[in-house]
Amino acid sequence: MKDIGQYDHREIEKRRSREWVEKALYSVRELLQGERFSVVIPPPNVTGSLHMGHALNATLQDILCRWHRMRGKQVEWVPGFDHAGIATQYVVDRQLQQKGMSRLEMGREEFLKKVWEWVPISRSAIREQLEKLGVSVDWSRERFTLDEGFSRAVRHAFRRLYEEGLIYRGQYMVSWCPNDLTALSDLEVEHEEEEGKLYYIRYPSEDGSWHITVATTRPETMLGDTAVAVHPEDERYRALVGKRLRLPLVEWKRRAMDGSEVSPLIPIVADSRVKPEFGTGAVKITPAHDPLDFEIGKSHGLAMVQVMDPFARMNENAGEFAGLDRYEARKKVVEKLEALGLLEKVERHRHAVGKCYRCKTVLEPTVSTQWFLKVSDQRIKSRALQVVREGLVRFIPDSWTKVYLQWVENLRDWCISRQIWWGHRIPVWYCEDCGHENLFTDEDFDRVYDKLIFNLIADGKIDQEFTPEEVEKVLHSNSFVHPEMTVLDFYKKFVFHRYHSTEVSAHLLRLFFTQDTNPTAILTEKKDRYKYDPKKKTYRFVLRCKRCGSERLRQEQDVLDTWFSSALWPFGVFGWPEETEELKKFYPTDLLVTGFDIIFFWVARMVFMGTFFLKEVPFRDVYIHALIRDEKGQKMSKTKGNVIDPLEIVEKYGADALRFTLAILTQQGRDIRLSEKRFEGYKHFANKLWNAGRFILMNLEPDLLSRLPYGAPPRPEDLWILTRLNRTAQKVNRALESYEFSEAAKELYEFVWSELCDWYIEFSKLRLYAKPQEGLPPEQAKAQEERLQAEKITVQATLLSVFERTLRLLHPFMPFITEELWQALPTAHRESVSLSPYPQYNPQELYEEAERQVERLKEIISSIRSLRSDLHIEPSRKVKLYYRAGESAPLVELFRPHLLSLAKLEGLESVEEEPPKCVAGFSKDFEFFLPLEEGVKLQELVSSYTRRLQEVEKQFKTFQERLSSESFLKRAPEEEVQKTKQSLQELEEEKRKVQTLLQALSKVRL
RNA sequence: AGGCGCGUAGCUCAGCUGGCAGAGCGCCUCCCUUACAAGGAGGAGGUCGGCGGUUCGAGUCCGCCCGUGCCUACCA
Repeated sequence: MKDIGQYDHREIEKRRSREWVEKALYSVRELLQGERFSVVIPPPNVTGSLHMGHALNATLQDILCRWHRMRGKQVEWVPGFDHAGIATQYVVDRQLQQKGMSRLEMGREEFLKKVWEWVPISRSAIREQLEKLGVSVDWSRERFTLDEGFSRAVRHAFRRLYEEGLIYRGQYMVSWCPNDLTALSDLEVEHEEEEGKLYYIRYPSEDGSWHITVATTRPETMLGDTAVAVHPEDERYRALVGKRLRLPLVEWKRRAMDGSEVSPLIPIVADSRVKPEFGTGAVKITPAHDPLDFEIGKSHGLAMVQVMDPFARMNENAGEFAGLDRYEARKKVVEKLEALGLLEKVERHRHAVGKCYRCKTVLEPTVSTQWFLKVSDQRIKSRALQVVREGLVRFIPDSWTKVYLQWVENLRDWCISRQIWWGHRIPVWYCEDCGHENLFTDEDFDRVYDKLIFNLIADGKIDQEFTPEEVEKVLHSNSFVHPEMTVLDFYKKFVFHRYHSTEVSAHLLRLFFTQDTNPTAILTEKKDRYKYDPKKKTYRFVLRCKRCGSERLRQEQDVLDTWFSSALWPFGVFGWPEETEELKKFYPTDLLVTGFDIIFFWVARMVFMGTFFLKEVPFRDVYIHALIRDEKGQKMSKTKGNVIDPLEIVEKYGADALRFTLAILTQQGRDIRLSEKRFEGYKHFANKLWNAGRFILMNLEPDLLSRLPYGAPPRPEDLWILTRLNRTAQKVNRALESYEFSEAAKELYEFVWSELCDWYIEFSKLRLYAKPQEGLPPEQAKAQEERLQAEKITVQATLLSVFERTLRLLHPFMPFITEELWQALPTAHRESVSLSPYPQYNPQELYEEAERQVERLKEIISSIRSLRSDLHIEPSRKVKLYYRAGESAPLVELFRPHLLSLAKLEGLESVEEEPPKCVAGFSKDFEFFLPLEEGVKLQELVSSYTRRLQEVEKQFKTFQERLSSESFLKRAPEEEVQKTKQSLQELEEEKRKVQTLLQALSKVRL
């Protein structure tokens, strides 16, 4: 007898999550032979905290990881975080602004220090949240996209791609954010339909005798026009091609990007990309501020005149408009044109405007020098298409396959450089003397100390000029990602696997540097690597231009797009580019769970990088989960204020309820509409489970396990519940195999509540609470006592066994409560339920006869209850029941105690004829009669039966019609015809009975 | 402009290969029966968005339309 009291999710979850982390239950310590299941978490951004989407993502992965683990696989689930370049910089920048500081005044180095101060705060908040959700990740392998190992992997990747000719640098059109002051990739541009205006402007000919009218949505860009283009076959303009126009307003010198002066006399060019049907068919060309104009400008060798600065203010090329914001400039330009009579008309015009995904600022298309990854190259693209077409990478639901393929087919090169400070700095050093682009990675150096120091410099951890003490300090300080180890330990574990014996101290370093200048260091590459400055007592790590040998190198200022590093995540976390054991064991990963919004940003790019670098797909299955919306179907966002904070839900309803809710709402291919009520509902489920456990524990004898051999044979209801459990296990496993989370959760809910609790536990009370008959002779009393004891053992054992397996089945969904209950059971023999096997379908444990019997019993009980309710007999009042049964007679006898108890009967008596003054009811062949009491109202019963009769008649009619149709009899399969005939018979029988009942009732009323 | 998805009970959604329309929540009635009122028992509620087609038979397959959501796009 043990009472676990009331369900308190807070206490349980707090205690258990701490325990799991402390015991490092889910850390893979040694790599085992045999099946493995490996997953990398989509690293959350270190910008804030987790939202419901993260909670869903983590829940689904955890369900699968726990499930696979319990199915005997070695599960490696790697957690980690993303440095999120622009987003993080934006967040920290805003914080500084609130304190009245400015990033630009502060400078790069100081600003980065601030970011490094802030990031761990956000990161530990996120980690804490993940722990609260109960995720079974391997914290010992936690990674960060900007940790020492990752940064090195990024440089390595950059180098390989660069050397393969897949990365190039050049002046191209990019989308520029005037607020974040950086270029963005095409994907980071959000298109939004807006109401705009189309301005028709007259451009006079060189001699002023005629003009061409062009249409534009952005009149201010005319200041940067260097041509007007028309379609070559456009009859209206054909004769004018080659002639020149005088660009209005521009009465000042304009300079192209190469410094040359550009005339305000601009040519009319012919280009088939112009759409004659749009506007006037003549389009002004601003090669420096429009993507299509840029293309056209390139084909026609037109000059590029930039008229705006990085803040999107007009620059000196805009003459009198210089200094104005682009929108003010637009107003002024239009005013002036109008005054000059050059504005023909203005029309309303809807068009799509590109905005920054982060700050929603309208982007400015600008030409600038950027780095690109040639993803359109066949070496990347064709393989990325192939692996998905061949099913090596599988999308679930499948509909995303097409989305992916379509996008990859239309790929354009990826702008990977960002003009921000937070991120992986591009490992390129320009020679100030010969202009050579030098790429350095630690592979340029073959000694460990050189590699280490190079990486520290490249990561910005130390300056290029440093003291050995600084190096020592950095390497011996706590690692950012794993504070339990030093940076040096981190290097040994995650970066330089081969050099695990390396020791570093200022003293050893000094020795090493001195040795370096020693004449015995014969190789020139090694010689003079460190230059000592006796004044400052610093060493300088010398990089030399690979072409001219100059030491005057300047590192590239730009950093890489965050997604460049995220794309390396599935192998970077396992130590790549080192060939580690982990990499061999866990790559390719088995599964990626993510939202559809980053299929292009991330999923596709991981496929690019994985297939390029490792010649293997990064993951086999990609499960694309739903987007979480609010109850009105709106996207959740902080600005709308409709977010539901997962932490609040965990606090109020528990992580188990949160997880179960998200799982049961996860239907493939459908977004989730969430309201707080949902969580409440499934907290009730947790409570129900808890109380079932409480009941079972309270009714287990302390020495049950040792008395198991003395149990009585099982009763049909025992076999029934075992069968139902078995079928549930089968369905849940099947559902999880096909990623049907909702289906699996529903099966479990249904089993626990509607079968175990509603029926089996009720049945079990008959034996648990059985009392011996009084007044028996001593021997008989003893024999009865023994029999009842044996029955008790059996029912307790069944309760225990069924409940124990139920907990295991439910564990992946509700890890905390199942762990807590499971540990309380006398059968708990492992560290955690999560390390016990997952119940599987067992064909031996299928008792179909018992299953049929109990299902029939339930029908009978329900029909009696229904009649009672119609007659308004209070649930607690016991009544006497007469019955007449055909085939069901033996069943009724077999389950007499069950009927008495669950239908609240004080007597159950078989009769031949309907007793007088009774109301009748039936369930198939089982007819029963309840004695009429004074004051019973029959009205509801009559209407209930009438409704039933109508239904039956309707159904009867359709079946009758179907069977009288010759074509049905001829064409429908024989089986179907038989089924219909049988149903018709049953309906006829039911109809007759209901009619009789109604007749009887009408007499009663008389 | 193209592409994808969704319209089933008051709400949120199941309904796989066509064969008697389901669940949860909400609602109504009765009950604090010793696991659980975070509960129990019973019940009401549906022209499956519309039209047409295929079929013996359509919520399910096909076409068109209406409504709605999203993604992609270099329409100045």
